[in-house]
Amino acid sequence: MQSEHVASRSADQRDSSRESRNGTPQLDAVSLAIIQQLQEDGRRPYAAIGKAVGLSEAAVRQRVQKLLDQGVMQIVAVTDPLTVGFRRQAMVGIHVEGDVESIADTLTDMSEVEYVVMTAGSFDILAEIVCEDDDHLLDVINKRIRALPGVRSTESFVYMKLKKQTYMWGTR
Amino acid sequence: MQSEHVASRSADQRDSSRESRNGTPQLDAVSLAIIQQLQEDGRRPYAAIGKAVGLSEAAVRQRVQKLLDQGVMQIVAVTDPLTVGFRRQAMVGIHVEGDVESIADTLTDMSEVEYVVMTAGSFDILAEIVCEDDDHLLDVINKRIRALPGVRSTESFVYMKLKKQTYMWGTR
DNA sequence: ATGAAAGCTTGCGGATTTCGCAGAAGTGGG
DNA sequence: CCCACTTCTGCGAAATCCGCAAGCTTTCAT
Repeated sequence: MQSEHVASRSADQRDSSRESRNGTPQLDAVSLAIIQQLQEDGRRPYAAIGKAVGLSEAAVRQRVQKLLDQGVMQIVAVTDPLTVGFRRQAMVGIHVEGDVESIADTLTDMSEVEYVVMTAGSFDILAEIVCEDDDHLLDVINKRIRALPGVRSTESFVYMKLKKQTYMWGTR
Repeated sequence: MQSEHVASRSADQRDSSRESRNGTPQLDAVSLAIIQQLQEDGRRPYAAIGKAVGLSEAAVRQRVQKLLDQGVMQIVAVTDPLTVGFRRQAMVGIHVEGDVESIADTLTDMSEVEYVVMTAGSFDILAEIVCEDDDHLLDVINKRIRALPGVRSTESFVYMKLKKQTYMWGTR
């Protein structure tokens, strides 16, 4: 065998999950490296990941499981919605009066809403909508979003062409 | 490359990948079901998928490989950027004069740009930026995007809180 | 009709991976 | 020091992955 990287590994980067103040787990360098590996290929074997990050297969397995359990990451198939039958997408900018977060929560519960973010720009909320056709999209925007109490106005940006969609955070 | 291919397509049910007019492969119900399985768990074994969609393990394996090769889907780990050290994100709306698509292509080549879409709204392009800190974000927006010839003006929406991020198209 | 091309199935081994568990090692508190 | 806790490692057993081959059916073109 080889002992190429027998680190004494003192406690500076050993902590794989400490709770930070806002509840999101703090990730050490090794977990980040694992995530990076899985961002390149979500099915990469644990042994290969272990070799890349300097850990045993079992250790990688435990870390990955924990990251999944904690909700830090998820390993999923992603596609261009257009190729799977969703022909209409739009980003909707929303002006809210009153409690922004409760509106955001309501949007989150809608299955057609793929993405919700509260922003500091001229919109209070940006929400991405994925629908099957124009009627569906129109229905969601006009009947369900604009009808919410607290929604002052909306502006829609219908998608014409998706140019890029990456999941390589940390890979650069 | 192709001559006049006046096909009288009769059976479009069984065909797992025919080229449609815009080059995107056409997916049948079985491939959609496979994608759906992998959207729930990107590491689900082929045999389990086969049982769920009514195909043999080998057939699922072939289909998945083809879907990956074709770029229809990718199996990756996705995270909340905030938990992996990217503290500043923003959506940038861009007004373009001239060739919109070439601007979009340029944005696509930037590593900080996570998402690029051409829209039919008041913005010509929406681009999502992922940065490590404020300086980085400012630099990308002001020095690199607004400096592009053809970019008339931009409007930024800095993310305050990500509320939802799903990859479950077809799962509903 | 005949043949080529795709796609699926079944079956098969061997290589690889996953999985659970026991033990070792490092950490922190009392 | 000792104990509780966590993490890592090593190791068998089970499951999965992977390539391949033969046979079948459907579709499409000659």
